[in-house]
Amino acid sequence: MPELPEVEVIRRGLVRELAGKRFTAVKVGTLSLRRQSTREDLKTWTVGRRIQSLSRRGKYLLFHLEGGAILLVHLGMTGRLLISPASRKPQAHVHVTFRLENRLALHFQDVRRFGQILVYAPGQTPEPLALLGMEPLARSVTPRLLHTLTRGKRGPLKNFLIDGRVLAGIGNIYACEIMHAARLSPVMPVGCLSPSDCERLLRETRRILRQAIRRGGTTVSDFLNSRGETGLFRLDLQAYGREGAPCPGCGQPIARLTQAGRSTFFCPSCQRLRG
DNA sequence: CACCCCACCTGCGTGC
DNA sequence: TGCACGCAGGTGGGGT
Repeated sequence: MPELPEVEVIRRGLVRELAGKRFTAVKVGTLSLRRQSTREDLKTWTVGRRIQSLSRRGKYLLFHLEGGAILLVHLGMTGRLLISPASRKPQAHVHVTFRLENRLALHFQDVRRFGQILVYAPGQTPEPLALLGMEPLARSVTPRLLHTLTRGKRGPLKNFLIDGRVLAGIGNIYACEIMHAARLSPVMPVGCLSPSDCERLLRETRRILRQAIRRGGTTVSDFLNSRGETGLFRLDLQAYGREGAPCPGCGQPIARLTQAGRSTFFCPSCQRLRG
């Protein structure tokens, strides 16, 4: 569920409420996540430390703690980070709960348990970040650079967009929306993109990601921000999840196909394969 | 190395 | 009402 915009929305919510606060306790459940530091490590590197800042890398969220330790969180498909008063009774599927000053609690809730919670001692570099690609919103990413990266590749555009080793943070929903906005076919071999295609692709990528952040993310079924609120970008979706519904651009029905094992929604009329 | 497929999980909607 | 099946925003490991 959570792609770059959702993680960024969560990050901003957490900054507002948790920056400068100190962890006072951590409670770890019995079921483990896809990757998870031990209870002891979580306790050692969080309890007693203040949250100095929060950053995001792709779909990963980083809590930068006093003394240099890092708490790294990935939400997988159904993960949530929810802030509540510490007195609130625990909800189902909460696997880790951090207590903070001011009687606050931060809950990691994840039905499918594809999420990750990892801590790193000061000076350690989180290894999940090592292979991550560029931030699509970074100024250093230019149409020319994107064009260079596509040269010699034979895979389809869709696979390229969701490959986190190239651009970090774009998942299935936003890949569909970006390709629709850029009027590019999901099956187009990415090596065939022209420089102007790449310029349009990057422009639409940024516009859509920024718009989704402004709208508080996309809630299809599970996503909630740190206050438990849904995201409104679902109302702006032009292609994703709209199989059979009219394309907002041309009125032709949105089609669906499977790429890299997941559904792609697109308009066969607006997103034609061109030479 | 680049791809594809599946595994990892739970829940929900659909069709029989 | 019940059950089987397919599908869901994620990554990563193993095989070809």
